[in-house]
Amino acid sequence: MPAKAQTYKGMKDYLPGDMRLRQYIISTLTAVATRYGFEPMQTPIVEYEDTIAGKLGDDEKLIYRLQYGDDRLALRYDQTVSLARVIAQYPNEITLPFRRWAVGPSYRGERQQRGRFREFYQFDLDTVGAGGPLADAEIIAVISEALQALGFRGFRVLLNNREILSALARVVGVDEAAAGGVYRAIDKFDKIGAQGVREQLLQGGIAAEAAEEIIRFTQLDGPTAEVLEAVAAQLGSDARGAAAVQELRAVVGYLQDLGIDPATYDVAPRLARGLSYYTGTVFEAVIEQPPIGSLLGGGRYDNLIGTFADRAVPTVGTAFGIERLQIVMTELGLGPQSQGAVTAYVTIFSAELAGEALRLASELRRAGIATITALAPDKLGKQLKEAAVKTIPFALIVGPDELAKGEVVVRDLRSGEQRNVRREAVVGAVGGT
RNA sequence: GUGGAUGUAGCUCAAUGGCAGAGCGCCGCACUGUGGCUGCGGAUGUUGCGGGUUCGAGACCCGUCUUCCACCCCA
Repeated sequence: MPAKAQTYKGMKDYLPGDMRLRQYIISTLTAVATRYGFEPMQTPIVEYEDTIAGKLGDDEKLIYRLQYGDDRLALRYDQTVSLARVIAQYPNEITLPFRRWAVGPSYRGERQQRGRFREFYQFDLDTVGAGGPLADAEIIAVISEALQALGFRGFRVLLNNREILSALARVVGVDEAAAGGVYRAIDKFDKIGAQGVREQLLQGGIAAEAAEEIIRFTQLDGPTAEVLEAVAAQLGSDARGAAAVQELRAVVGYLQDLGIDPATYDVAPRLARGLSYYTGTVFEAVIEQPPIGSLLGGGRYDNLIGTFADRAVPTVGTAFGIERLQIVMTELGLGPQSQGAVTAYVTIFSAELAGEALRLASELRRAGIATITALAPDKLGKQLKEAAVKTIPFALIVGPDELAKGEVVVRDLRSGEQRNVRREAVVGAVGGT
């Protein structure tokens, strides 16, 4: 008995039909990142268990562990830890600030949901060793441009700063131990609404008055300048909060200087982000339709990259979810045209004229035009249908009349228009040189 | 990982425990030199998979996988 043909739970095969879009996504992201001077990098999927474990708290159980002989290993949970290792391991090869991109799979043992798999690809983009708001703005600029390059129109990159939320907690009198619960509740605002957040806050032991203030704060929305103003007013008494607002203001200012379309980002005090290691600016790209959660997330994490080197290495970065982009782009009809790689379809009018068809196809191929022919002298209708189904732009017909006149019928299957073309001009008529 | 849904034709979905169906798509013909429009005709199938209950299971029970939702987390 052969083994059962089945992929492991939460993991997917990507057949040629899927790969066209995946490769398009990756090459588009790569092109934008490269234009901003980010350099490629790749690290192993397998790391020593000690490299990955001990940093995730409750999520330790999501790590895939494996053993080979006496070696205790793990599949990477994300690419950030690997980046931290590389920074510590090659101090002489890498000059800071270091802009790098990396694409590849990571592994988490979660139950599968839409856009959430046990093996998932991320396109990571990080700037290591730069602490200021310009590095933040640059990453956000790449995000905005990359999503536009992929064809997205209705997306928003939500911007916030971790310290703004910390300051909010202090200002409304929530003690530090409860602050984590507040962030988690706030983060769900878009999903469960004000009433849902209120319930969750009260359930978490937050005073009713404080809860109302938190909700009012997280509902702030509107023009960037106004939102920043309102946030500043609310946190005025908190020095660190005020500094964070200034930082966010600076990020937005740089985005303007970088020429990023203001319609693609929003200051959003409700954005919390789950990962506990963020220290400053945080962001997340969302899209109204179709529902998918977030397309990417990221932020500044100044304390994580230095853990291997035992020093602070300020870093800001993001991770695009390839599968999520793939799902959403498929549903929105974005991406490369479904048109196949073949340009011309040469019909075979009759068995006697097959030679003419093959000679014509041969000429086209020599001219660099991807060409297929019918494989039998079927009815013309059937042949044209095959070409149409394969979304081939041009169908060529050489019948007795054309042969006698030294012409070829060139039919544009997209428009339905056709014309007779001199045999020697056919290559030009189908777009060749 | 916890709780809950889900799976029937290529697709979207029907079918009191009693002959597996519809629409769309697909194929053929009308159309012997032209795909899309129209008409007529045709085939859709291991009802996710494996067990069990029953005279009889697409339906009920158990297991498993898939997809999805909530929790958790996040790409």
